Amino acid sequence: MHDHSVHVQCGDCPIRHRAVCARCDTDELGQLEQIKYYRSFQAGQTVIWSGDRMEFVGSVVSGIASLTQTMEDGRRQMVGLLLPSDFVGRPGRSTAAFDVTATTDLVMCCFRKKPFEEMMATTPHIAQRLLEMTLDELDAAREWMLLLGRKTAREKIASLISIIARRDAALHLRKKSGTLAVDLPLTREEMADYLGLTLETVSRQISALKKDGVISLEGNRHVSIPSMDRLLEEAGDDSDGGMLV
Amino acid sequence: MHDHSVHVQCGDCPIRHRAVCARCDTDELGQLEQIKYYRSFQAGQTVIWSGDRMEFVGSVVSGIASLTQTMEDGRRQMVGLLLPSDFVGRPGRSTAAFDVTATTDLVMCCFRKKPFEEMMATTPHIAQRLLEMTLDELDAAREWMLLLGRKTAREKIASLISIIARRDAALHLRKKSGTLAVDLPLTREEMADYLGLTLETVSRQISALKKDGVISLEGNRHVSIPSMDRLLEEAGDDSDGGMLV
DNA sequence: GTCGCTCCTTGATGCAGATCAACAGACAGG
DNA sequence: CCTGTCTGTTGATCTGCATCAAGGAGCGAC
Repeated sequence: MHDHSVHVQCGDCPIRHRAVCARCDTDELGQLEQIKYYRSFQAGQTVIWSGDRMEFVGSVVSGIASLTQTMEDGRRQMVGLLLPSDFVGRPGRSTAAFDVTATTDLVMCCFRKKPFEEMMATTPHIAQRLLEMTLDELDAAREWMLLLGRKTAREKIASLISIIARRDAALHLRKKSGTLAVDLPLTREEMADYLGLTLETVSRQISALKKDGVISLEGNRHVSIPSMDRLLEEAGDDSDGGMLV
Repeated sequence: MHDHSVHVQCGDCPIRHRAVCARCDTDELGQLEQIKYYRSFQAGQTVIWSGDRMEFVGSVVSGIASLTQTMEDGRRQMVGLLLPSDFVGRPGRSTAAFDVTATTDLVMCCFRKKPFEEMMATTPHIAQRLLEMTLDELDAAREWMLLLGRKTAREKIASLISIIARRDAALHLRKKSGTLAVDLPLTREEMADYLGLTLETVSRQISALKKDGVISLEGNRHVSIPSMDRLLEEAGDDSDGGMLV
């Protein structure tokens, strides 16, 4: 029914691909078929889109990418974490440059700018979805700011694990009974960049949480969470989720 | 030509009111005139919009409002700073609640949700402007995250002053020759909440910058900046501005 | 096997900024 | 006038995390 160049990626997505997916939004995208294309990037590659190459919006189909800001002296802060279904790219602004560091193999589908602007006009509900997604990102950024500005190292680690667990659960759409487990898709250093810490502190705090029974580790990356409530408590999140503009 | 309820606010704005201003965007908004209304809030008032009261998008006409997130134990982090021309409100989401703490008298113009959604369909270029504005906010949030995660106290203060100076300059659209001056619209405590510091540290670092001749103070709030370049250097910002999704 | 590499952990020490505390100026109300 | 409140400054001390440093586990190349 659909002729995806990368069929696997969209094959089994229920909600997953939020941006503009030929599978999820056949009708709207039918007319855009000719300008859609896919690109893939290798793990560890740093992708710089700038100038005229910014003239599209892309959506992550598989893999993970992170956005980081770097200061002249090398201090780095991750400011965006892109999982499948997230989108990148900035319509209408070609001057900006940004880095996407793929930490695993990354596949994106892209839409070039000009037709995208037309799309805004012709299919307003897609425009509205894009706006909502952007507002979602803004929500996430604001929670992230609370984390960076006010949380302790231990709370930061607990928060990160719970964030990943939540997105993971949403992605797979199944809640495992009892304890749930997560594979951290980040190295300790990437976690540090995410959290505004050093990698040593990340390592220490993970060890501490393990020692206190909040989490347990198999290997370096695989985390089991006996009690999500306990973890959220450690994260300092108040239970009622919402806030935002 | 236009019948504003609060005419003063839009009277002298060239770009100022970015969201949807009857002065700036006569044509598009002509058809929305009937659903536009104004609200004002007093200084110090905390405004909570939730439930059905979220069913609009508002835009700050005058005054300043800040968005803060608070943890159970009272730790607070400012996550949004709303100056004139900024907009608030989240179309299509009525569950979220948020606080707007007005630090000066605040006037907003609002658009209710339903007509707003129609607007997305009928006037796509306004929809696109909203998307761009949201992306601008996301940009700002990401710079803010770098500040919170990686900058020193001194750099944070210098950054804040330069941010306010920049927005101020953009608002008034005139560059004063030589040294430029800014009135800080925030108390030391609000600055601390903005920067993820304590108010004592804010005070100390401002004193230090003053002692080192980076800024000079008249009163507590009025700051003169002899050299913007020097200030930016202190802020740790690399000169090429851009980055972002 | 050894080498080299990346990723991770743990220990020892130092410092930036938090915390606790005192005080001063501005201003309003009595 | 005094008194209370709010805002801001500055000092003394404490501490959470950074920094510096060493070493271990996993793994591919040879």
